[in-house]
Amino acid sequence: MVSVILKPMKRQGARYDHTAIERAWRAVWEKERLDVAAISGVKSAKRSRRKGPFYNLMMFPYPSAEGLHVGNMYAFTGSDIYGRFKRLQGYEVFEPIGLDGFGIHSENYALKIGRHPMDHAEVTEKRFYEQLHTIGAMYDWTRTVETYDPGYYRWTQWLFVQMFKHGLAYRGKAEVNWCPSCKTVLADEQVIDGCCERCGNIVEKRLLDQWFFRITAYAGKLLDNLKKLDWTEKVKVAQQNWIGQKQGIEITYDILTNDGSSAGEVVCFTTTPVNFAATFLVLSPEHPFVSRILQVTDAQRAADIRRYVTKTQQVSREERERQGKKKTGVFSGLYAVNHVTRERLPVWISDFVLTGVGTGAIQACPAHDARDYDFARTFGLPIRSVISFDTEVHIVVLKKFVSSDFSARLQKIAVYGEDRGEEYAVVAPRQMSEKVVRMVRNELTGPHAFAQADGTVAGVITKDGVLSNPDLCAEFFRSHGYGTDLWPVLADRYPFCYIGDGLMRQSGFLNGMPFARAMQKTMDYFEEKGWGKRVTAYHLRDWLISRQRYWGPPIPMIFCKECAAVGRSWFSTHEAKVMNIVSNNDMSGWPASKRLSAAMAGWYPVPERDLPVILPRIGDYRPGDDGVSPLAKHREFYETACPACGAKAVRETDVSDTFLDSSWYFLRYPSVHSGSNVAEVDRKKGVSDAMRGSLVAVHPSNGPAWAGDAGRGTPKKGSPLVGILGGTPVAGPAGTDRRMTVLEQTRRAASLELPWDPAITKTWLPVSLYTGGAEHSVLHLMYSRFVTMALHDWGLLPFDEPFPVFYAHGLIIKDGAKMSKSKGNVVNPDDYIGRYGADALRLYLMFTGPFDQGGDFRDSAMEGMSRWVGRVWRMALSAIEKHSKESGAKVETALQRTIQKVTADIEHRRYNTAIAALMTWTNLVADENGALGLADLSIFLRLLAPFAPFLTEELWHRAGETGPGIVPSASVHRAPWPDYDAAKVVDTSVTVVVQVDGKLRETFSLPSAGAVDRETVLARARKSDRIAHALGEAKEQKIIFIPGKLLNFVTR
RNA sequence: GCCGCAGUGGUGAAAUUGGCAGACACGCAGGAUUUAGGAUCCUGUGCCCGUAAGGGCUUAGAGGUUCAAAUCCUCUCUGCGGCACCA
Repeated sequence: MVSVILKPMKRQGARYDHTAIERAWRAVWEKERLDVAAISGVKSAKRSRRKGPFYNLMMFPYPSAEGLHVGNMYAFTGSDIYGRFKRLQGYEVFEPIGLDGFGIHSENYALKIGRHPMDHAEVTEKRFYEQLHTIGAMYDWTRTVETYDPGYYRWTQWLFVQMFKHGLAYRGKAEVNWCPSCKTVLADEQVIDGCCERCGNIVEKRLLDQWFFRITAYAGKLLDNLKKLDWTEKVKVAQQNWIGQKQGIEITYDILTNDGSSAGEVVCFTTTPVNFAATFLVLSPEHPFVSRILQVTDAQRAADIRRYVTKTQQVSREERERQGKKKTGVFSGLYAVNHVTRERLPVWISDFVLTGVGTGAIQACPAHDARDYDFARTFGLPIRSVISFDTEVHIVVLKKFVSSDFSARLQKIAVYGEDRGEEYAVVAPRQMSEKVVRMVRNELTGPHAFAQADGTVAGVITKDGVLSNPDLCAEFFRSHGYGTDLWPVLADRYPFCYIGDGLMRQSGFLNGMPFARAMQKTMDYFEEKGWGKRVTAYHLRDWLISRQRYWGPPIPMIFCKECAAVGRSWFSTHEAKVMNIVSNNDMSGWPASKRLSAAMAGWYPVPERDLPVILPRIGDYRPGDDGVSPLAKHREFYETACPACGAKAVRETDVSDTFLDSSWYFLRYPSVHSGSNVAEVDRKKGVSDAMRGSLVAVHPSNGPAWAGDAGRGTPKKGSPLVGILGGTPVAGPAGTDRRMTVLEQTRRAASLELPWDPAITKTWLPVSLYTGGAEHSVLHLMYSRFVTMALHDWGLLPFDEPFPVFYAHGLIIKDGAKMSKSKGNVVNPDDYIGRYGADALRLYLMFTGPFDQGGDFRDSAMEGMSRWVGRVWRMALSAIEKHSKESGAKVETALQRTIQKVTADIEHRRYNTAIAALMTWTNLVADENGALGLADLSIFLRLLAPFAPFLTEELWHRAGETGPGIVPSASVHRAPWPDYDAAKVVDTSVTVVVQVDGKLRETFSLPSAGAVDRETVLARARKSDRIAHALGEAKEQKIIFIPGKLLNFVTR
């Protein structure tokens, strides 16, 4: 790769001048294109010594306020070390970097400091890239990706269009936080205690039309595929929980008015159809059927319902939880009929039933569900138990003896009731584990009894333990005014109990059947009768894509009123094809073909050849006080022509979610130079800048919003529009011709099919190793997987998982807390790189602990690492000076072992112990008075190179200068990774441990051959005074011998 | 509440098919060297008893399995992360 002999630094004397050395090598590496991956040439390289492509990807950063902090550097360095290691092993490694600079995070900061997001992006890009150049990572700087670059987000928009065309993007209602005073939508984090953070008014929930991606269509595959992924386990578990698969049944109920006439149907979802115990139905306040109820119920009740629904809307979900989950609700006046008992079930409305969960409607079985039980108790609804226990013993807890807090904890596992003025709880036998007994005992303020199913007392729990003496127990009951026939009374009169391994009763054909089997049987029965249908439900919700914000890719959709009026949409002409795709991919829960078309009436994607829809530079980019997207105030942006009928139409003015930008970026990196992207190829000539210029020169808004905008290149009021808006370029002022050319180029490129080169993608993807923070366990990693699966199903990608191997790194904290500006504990790596050098900082960060664990940043330890770097420097210089070929035997053998350990440790990202091994070896060299030959120095430098790229490169060249053949390559970073000699790492002598009764009494060193021989070791041990002393008079009963390791005299 | 992960010296940590607990560092103490140093080098450093030799104790706590447990099992406590009125 590096064809010329690199020029080494001038002699510096003994001190390691990290600043000068780092600067010099950065320049040389860039000139020699050391870190530029052979993206296209890798196939031919494959046949030579290189082992093939390795795509080493680190989650790209979103540029924040402070620039890179040391936590970022920790993560990037850990990833880079592995990349460098793989390259030394002979892989062609591609390690790209970019910026996730679009989105709310960057926008908020820009807003805070009063800078236009476009200008802010420019500032942070410069700052981040400067910093990222200094940390010693092997980034391929010829292939960066910035999500706010039109050359990139054109393809983000393209992706949206494909989603739409494949029926995976749709418009639907979503609940958002709405401040009626500010008339704006608020993000969740802008809602403080249910009130608007700006004006203090109570925030309402509103249903607004939003764009969604139908990620739920992939819920099953997202779950199933987890099995085949090599990911940090806890991230997999997090995804599993988030997807939340559960098997259940949807049961359809006929709803009747009081006089028995039909009012419609409601579908309830349940995983546990205890239908003989169902005594009422509950709908969420947002359930569509509520509006039907309002029509058929009497005026007074309708008013009550309206009031209740309005009230629940004013309370945020967080607020609701804070109110202690007290049950509220309102009766609808309507009834359903229980299929199996034929009883009337009153239909209630309550906010404890959530809209997004199941079908937003439940059949309540208060005897067997704590929430239903609460609700039934609150409103005096009937409770019927249909489960009895198949074992004997129960605990009876008199509530007057426990705290109310504890009583609440018991709720899930106990039967509650009231008898003769005493409240009590009965714990089901299944639940009466040791844990419960201990729990009860700890909380106890008085004695508690066991009862048996036949009513006899089994035992009493007291503070001191469990009394099982029946007489004492009977006495306990008598003293509290109860007979010994307590339990059967309780079971019938207060039947709430936990669902365990009970047997069914009062359940017709299910009687006597174990609970779990009864549920399956019920589902069979309901399906047979046509009352219900088994379904697999998921916790996962569809991905809300739209944002009423400015700093993101405009959603590339056009709405035509004329077409909407006649029910025409893009699907009118493409429906058959779409539905074909849908059915081929077995996406359940799809709207019927007619409905898809109707739901999207009037909607058209922007034609691909017209992408990108440029985000115009506007002055009034702040999120509106009037509740609409900033772009919605720009007629010149949204006015366009309908792609189908040519009538006047409007663009979507929402932008897409940041997570869409980052959901596909890994596909772009290897292909940024591919022929499908003119803009990127010309980037170095400044074309990309010109493109950004085109962002600037867009028609100004009317009015004074522009006056205060200090942004670069803000056009004067009234200047003509430049950009591709409405698909028609508009002439710009003088000097904009060139920009037009670029945009034309971009547009032509956009007519190409894909954002990536298929051949390159086939070679380089999926990503070989993805490294990133566990905080992205769910969102980013889930979205990327979804997008990849969709692209795969459309036949555009040959794989369906983007990151077969994902490694979650730990976090660097400072003084025990996460770094954040508000805490004032952000550590800037620049200061430390300036003072100690990038290598010392890299080493320190990696030495602080295991890479998946993170660590606490401490200055003093940093000093220590700096000292070791100095020792290595002097050790190497001294070896180069002496110029001996061979090391001492001890040093050489130890180095062989070090190769073995460092190789294994890096492979498992145990960087801390790899560094410790290198230190141990340098300590040995020092102990041996620097008996280090150049051949071994060359090996050592290669082992250290992934961690300390600058130091090792400098020493590599100084060693190379001393004579031909000293170092095997021009750059240490293109040298072959050293192999160890298996014969040399075998121990010639081992330490054998001698124990007496498992206690260490003596150790001695023996030749390996002797140490594995029982008699030899035993003979040696017999000679030991210490062993004799330890054994004393005792006679050994047994001798344990582990060859090569241990001898244990057992005297017991 | 549910799920997951963790708990080892003054500090970061090492040691996991069960086999010398504390590697490697930081810090601290003492010493050497240097005009000086944010320099370098040497020695010591888990706790307790002891001048020492030596002995005892020790991996959050309790119990268990084993010749042998930081490691395996049971329970408890503490901390961190995710989910949470999920039907």
